[in-house]
Amino acid sequence: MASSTEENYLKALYNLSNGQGEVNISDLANGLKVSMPTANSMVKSLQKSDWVIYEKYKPVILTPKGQKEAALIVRKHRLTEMFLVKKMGFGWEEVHEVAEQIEHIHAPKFFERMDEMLGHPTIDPHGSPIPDNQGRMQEFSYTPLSSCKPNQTVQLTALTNSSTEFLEFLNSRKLSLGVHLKVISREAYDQSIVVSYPDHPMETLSEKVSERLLVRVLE
Amino acid sequence: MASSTEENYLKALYNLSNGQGEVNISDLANGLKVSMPTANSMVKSLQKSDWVIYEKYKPVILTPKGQKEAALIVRKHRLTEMFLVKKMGFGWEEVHEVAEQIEHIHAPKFFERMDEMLGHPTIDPHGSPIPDNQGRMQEFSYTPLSSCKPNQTVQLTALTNSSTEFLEFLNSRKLSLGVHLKVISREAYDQSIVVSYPDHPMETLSEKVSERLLVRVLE
DNA sequence: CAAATTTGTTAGAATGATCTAACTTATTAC
DNA sequence: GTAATAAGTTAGATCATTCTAACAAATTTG
Ligand SMILES: [Mn+2]
Ligand SMILES: [Mn+2]
Ligand SMILES: [Mn+2]
Ligand SMILES: [Mn+2]
Repeated sequence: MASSTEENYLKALYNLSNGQGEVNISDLANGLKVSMPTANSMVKSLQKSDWVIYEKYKPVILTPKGQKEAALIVRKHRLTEMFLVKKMGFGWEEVHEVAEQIEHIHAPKFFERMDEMLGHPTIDPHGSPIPDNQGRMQEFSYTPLSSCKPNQTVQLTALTNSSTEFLEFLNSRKLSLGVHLKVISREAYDQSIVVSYPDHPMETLSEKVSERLLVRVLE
Repeated sequence: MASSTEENYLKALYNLSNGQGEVNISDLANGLKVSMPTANSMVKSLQKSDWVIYEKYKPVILTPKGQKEAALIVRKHRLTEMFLVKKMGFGWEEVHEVAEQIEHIHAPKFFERMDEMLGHPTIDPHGSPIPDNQGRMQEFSYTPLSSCKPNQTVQLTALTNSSTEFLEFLNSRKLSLGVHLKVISREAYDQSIVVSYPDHPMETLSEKVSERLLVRVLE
């Protein structure tokens, strides 16, 4: 069984795996805020349990076994976040740190009950998909608000960044998932975008913000 | 801040501290299922953080600081057990192992919300008192059923043992906290006791069982 | 009380997770 | 296509937690 530390490495590898499914040691070290030798030695030990494929000087690749293990931890993380928001009155900006700990609890029934009480949710409070209990995660293809055009109406559906600071910024503008936004205009100079939504007839969002907002185009 | 391992030692010391508040190394080692040298070396390191007072060949004593730290972990453990039973549909025999893990989560709001949602409970699902958020625990003085006399009517209020096996035994006899029991008779030979309660007009309980059942005498 | 038993300690080792310093391989820039 | 830079590895150390083997102190027993 994976230790909490190993679980955090598997999750980081899972989240950092892009199209190729490959992760550089330096990205892994960076993501987990450990030194490269630490990441290097842990990768070697993950290989002994067949969670990754690894050759000197090559990027790390999760095996199917490693992917499933990681997806099930992500599942526990996201179910926990949803539970904290929907059942325990947490704000979406308060849940990540707690979920980072609770994801390591070994108690299948605990997470099964969360799942049932939540009605088998498919997304977490930040719009990220929740893998199913077999570790399969559906991929959504949302559009960043930054690439939307004036006059489009869109619905805010997910975020590419869920840092506390960003979530608190969104709170301050009353932006939450599900909100319908109308794109009013874009400023060519700095790529800022002006949107309108209930109670906010004219809100200017910087490119930094709008590229982190994922939307579904309604019309 | 105490590691999970240190927290488990503090909790064990707290639970093993009897009237004198002293704990032998061998009892500690036994309780935690570690070797005596392991317990010995951990006690030395707990001393460095002022959680215990310790001198060679003397029993260990928790300092007030150590007592408070331990009581707050016990609080998290028992609040968790209550939450699992009252809010998540767990049986009282299923909660201890999960609580043993969740008690180490560092997230004050998580436990504050449990406490609020439960209406600030004072006992856990097994009748043990929940320390308050300052680490103060009230002592109840209940009577073991084994020392009750025929014709007494009592209410089952707590247990001195909460092992899964014992709890499953109680489930099989439909014995739960709050049940009113009438003592019918006692067998002098083996100290077994016959009680009657709703739907169970005649139930014989061994001494081993009756000394683990704590009751409040009603009349 | 002396012997036997129980309890507690020390020494030495192992494992997991981490670091810094020094070195090597791979990639990028001119 | 070298030279400079970035990325990756090795070596060696530390800290936490645990163990077994060997020894020492305290307690119990005849
Ligand atoms: Mn999260
Ligand atoms: Mn984590
Ligand atoms: Mn318990
Ligand atoms: Mn525990």
